[in-house]
Amino acid sequence: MNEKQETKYQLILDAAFEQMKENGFEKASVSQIVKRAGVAQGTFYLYFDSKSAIVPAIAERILCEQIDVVRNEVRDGDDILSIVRVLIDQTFALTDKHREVIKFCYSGIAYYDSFQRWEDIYRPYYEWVELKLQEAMEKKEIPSLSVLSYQAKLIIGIIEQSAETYYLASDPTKEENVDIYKEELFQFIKRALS
Amino acid sequence: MNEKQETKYQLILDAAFEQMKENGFEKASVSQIVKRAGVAQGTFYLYFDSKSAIVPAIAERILCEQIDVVRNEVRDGDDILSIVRVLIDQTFALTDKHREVIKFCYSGIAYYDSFQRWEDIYRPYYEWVELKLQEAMEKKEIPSLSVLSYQAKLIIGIIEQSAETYYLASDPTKEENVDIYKEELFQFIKRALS
Amino acid sequence: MNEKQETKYQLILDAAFEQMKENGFEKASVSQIVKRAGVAQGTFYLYFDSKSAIVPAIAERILCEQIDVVRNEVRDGDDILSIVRVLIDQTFALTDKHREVIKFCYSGIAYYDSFQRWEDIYRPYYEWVELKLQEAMEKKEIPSLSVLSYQAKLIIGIIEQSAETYYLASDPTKEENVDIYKEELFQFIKRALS
Amino acid sequence: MNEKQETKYQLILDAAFEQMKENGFEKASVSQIVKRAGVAQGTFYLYFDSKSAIVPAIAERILCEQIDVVRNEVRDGDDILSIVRVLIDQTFALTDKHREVIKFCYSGIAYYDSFQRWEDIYRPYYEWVELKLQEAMEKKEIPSLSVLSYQAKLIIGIIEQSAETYYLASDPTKEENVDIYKEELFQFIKRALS
DNA sequence: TATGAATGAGGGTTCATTCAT
DNA sequence: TATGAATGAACCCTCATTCAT
Repeated sequence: MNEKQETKYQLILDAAFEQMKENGFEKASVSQIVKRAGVAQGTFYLYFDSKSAIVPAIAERILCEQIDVVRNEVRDGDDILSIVRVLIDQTFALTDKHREVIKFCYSGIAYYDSFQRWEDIYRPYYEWVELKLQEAMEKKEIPSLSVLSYQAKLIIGIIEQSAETYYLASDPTKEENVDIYKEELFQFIKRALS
Repeated sequence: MNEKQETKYQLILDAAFEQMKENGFEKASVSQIVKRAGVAQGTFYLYFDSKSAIVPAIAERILCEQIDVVRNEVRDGDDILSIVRVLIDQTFALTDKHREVIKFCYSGIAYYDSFQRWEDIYRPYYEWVELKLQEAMEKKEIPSLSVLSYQAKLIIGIIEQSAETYYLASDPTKEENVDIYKEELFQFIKRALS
Repeated sequence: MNEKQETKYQLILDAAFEQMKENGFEKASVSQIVKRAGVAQGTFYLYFDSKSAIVPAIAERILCEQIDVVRNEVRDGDDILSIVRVLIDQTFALTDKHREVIKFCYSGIAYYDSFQRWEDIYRPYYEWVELKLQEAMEKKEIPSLSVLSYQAKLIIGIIEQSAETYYLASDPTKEENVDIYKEELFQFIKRALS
Repeated sequence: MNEKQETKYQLILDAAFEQMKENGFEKASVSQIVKRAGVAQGTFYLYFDSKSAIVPAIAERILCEQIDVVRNEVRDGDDILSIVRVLIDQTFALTDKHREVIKFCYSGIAYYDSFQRWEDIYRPYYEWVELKLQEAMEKKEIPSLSVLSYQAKLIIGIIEQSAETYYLASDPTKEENVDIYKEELFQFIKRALS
């Protein structure tokens, strides 16, 4: 039962994701989405209150992929700076991959009444990074920091911001610089953690 | 008669420009545009084949403003590096000013089947820069370069690209760096012209 | 089992009744009704063939309330004219109380193909009044009447009709006249029973 | 040009009027209305802001019919009491004729934000009655009344209210009483004008 | 019996585009 | 050239009804 629910929700979300990736938010019609998903028009509204309600769901989907991918790259016992490198690499990679969708996700934030939804989406990510900071502190890799939850948010924030700044402009010819850019970012965070 | 044409065309273009600046491309309706322009619905289609045909016209309009402004800042006899500085400053200023519109102009390129239209729009700009390079060469400010038209395109290209990379990301907190960024760009071009 | 059926049926009917009282027939959606009733969407269709099938059920419900209330007010041995007074008072009271619902119940008659359903609903009411007439005849309160069942229908009919005429017009300012109106009605029936 | 506009507006209004007369407001769909009117879906919205915007238009239409019919029945030089008789007769006749539509017109008043629209619709009617009162006063048929515009509104108001009270209940069997009812109403106004 | 996810026709409305004037 | 009424497809969304469980 639960699995079938998952399936329909995922079908719609996947279809919406692809459709919006190709045509942007405005031009991706609900009827195209449901046709692509192979479900009825009304089914869409069983899972989403409105067309725009899909925006945070897509954001969540991207972030989940991000968390999965990061977790897969990190081994138990990795030092915090290696983890930061992974965070940077994967955030840049996913921002690059999902460029088009991220663009309207972020402008979509404005539409959304409450920060709460976004907080909910990010919470597991924040908590995982916070945990890693905690472990690093216990292993004396980094000094004792006052409020770890804030530190986690700051690190995630600066990495995402940098990736978006880099990729959301449409020109991909300067990608030679991305390594330098990422190195600068890494050094910044490294210093911030000393 | 010609003047009246100019007038109607300009009225519509101005209205479209403002409307799209405020609401984006999709949400700016033709009926809003014509109302703002003070012309009839059908008149729109005397000057534009379709709603999306306005996109290159807006690009042209911005570029014309760019050319005008650059020409006003440049005096006869200015050396080529001063001119490059003007190009950089004005390109950055206009990209900043027209951020919103430029965003969909560039995504609009994709819609358009042929590069030809964009080539046409840019041609006078390219030619003017090419002329300046020519003069600089004759005045021995720069060495003898093989294909001047390519050099002009490269210079314009790299400046626009940089400005867009800088401004089209939404975060305005890093604006302190713009001068450094521009200086790097200038040095790059300067070396390229030695 | 029977009791549980009763319960679900009543839950749905009550919910429908309230919902339609508040929003009218068209705007009361089945999904709102089942939510209010605390049952599943499909359960509705176990008890009602369609949304409009609820209309005669509501009529029945009102009429049942009517019969109950009348029976409670009437004592064994009451003379027929006292009973007529009770009928008038209670019919007017219930028509007043359920104004909104009665309005679309009566326009709903049009939807319904057969009078049969309405006949079925009214039968117990008719029979009870007929019984009372029978008793009155035996006690010589009224003369010997030919077809008692018709007399019963006529009496119930004229009372309901009068109450609806009085209340279904929205203007409540003339309510001072209700007693005169009811008295006229009573006299009419009284004469008809002599 | 003006005539064609009249035509389309009238076509839609007529179709809406008939459709709503037959099915009520909710069940009369815009698509049915435009089909009946023989115009395109979008054309509806050239003349009405929304489906509910048709409600005051229908009210206006009925009132216009009312004014026309009254003017045709009244001769120059008729005394004011004859005119009042005509007003009563015609108001009752039209309320009877348009029962169904009037029902939701009046509940539709609630939906409408401003009294202004209704004031505008009624103004010509008010003014015509006021004029007749003015003439009656000059001919000494009635005593000198203070604010004629108020008197006009009161007379129109009481007649409409009475007609609606009488007809909006669905039962037509008591129409024998209508003449008495109207006579009472006439006497009331007659006394009010002495 | 009871569920509730799924359906899809139909709702009101918008809007790019056309065409007779 | 200029108009703007007219078009109708497509938009997002609702809801009575069905059906596999």
